[in-house]
Amino acid sequence: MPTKRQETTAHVHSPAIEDYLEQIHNLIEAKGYARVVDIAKNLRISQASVTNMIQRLDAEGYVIYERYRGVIMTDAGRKIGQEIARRHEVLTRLLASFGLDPQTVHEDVEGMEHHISRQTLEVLTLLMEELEGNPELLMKLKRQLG
Amino acid sequence: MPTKRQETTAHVHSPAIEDYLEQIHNLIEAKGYARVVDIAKNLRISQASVTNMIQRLDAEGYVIYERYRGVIMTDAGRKIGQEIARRHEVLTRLLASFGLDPQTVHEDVEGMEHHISRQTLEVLTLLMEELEGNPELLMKLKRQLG
DNA sequence: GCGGAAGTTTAGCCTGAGCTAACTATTTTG
DNA sequence: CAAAATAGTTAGCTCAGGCTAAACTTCCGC
Ligand SMILES: [Mn+2]
Ligand SMILES: [Mn+2]
Ligand SMILES: [Mn+2]
Ligand SMILES: [Mn+2]
Repeated sequence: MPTKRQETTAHVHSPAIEDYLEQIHNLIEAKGYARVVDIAKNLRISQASVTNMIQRLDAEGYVIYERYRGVIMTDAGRKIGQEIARRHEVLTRLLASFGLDPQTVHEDVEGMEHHISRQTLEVLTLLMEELEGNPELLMKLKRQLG
Repeated sequence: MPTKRQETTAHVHSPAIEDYLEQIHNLIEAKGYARVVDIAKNLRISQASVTNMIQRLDAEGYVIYERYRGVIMTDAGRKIGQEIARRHEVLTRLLASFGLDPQTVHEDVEGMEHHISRQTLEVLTLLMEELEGNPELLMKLKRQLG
């Protein structure tokens, strides 16, 4: 029989760690590198706190870090960063399609993205796709939102 | 002109505080009283931690507490407890309708319930109601989940 | 190539929220 | 009604993840 697929042991990380890895991933995507000052700005925390966490992320194997130089991601780190970015995107598209205030969407998404299992992500992705492909349904619901 | 409706200053509490108030609320609903030992069991934390937090909740005006006796909720506390219980219920019904594993639903809901604005709650309530009233749509989506 | 600006790191501190161990109070039961 | 069982509290710890101030490194314009 085929070997039973190892159910990726959903090692769970703190919201803080996930936010850092998501942010580092986004910065590297967007500009090719991630600097302490930019991570700090985006997460709205002090540069000192960022340095501190980056050292932890290095020690735990999520990034490779050289003092005063940049940060790059290991495969493990990139995997998490991508995953959170994906959740962020799905949640944002779903909520934004209802016309909610972007600031509110962002706040909710920043929190919710850390508490979504793979199954729930699939459900939300499905809902998002349905609404994007079915404008009548979306309109009907938005009308009820009044 | 009518005085502008005060936009309930969404004072935000920690997930921990919200979990305690939700739990105390649920216990009082269900059995008429809330005891340290039951709160601890339901939240899976030590009794000592519960005692400690209850004292804080009293100091901050969410519950009234008498040593070795019970806890009752103030209006402020009950309001929060009810609110979280409501979010918990909506999220649970929405996710459960897709047939997700109850354990997974519970884990996701326990986290997500602390990060949902009033607007997002309205959207999710709407989605839940639509799916509950439109079994064909639900079936179609569930088939795609397969 | 030097000096100041910008960026980074270190040290030391704080708070929230958990824990265990030991003690105290209350309730139950023989 | 005494003592055992159960419930609740206190003291003292720990750890994550923030912060500021000060020191250090790098970069850039002159
Ligand atoms: Mn986030
Ligand atoms: Mn995010
Ligand atoms: Mn919760
Ligand atoms: Mn809950």
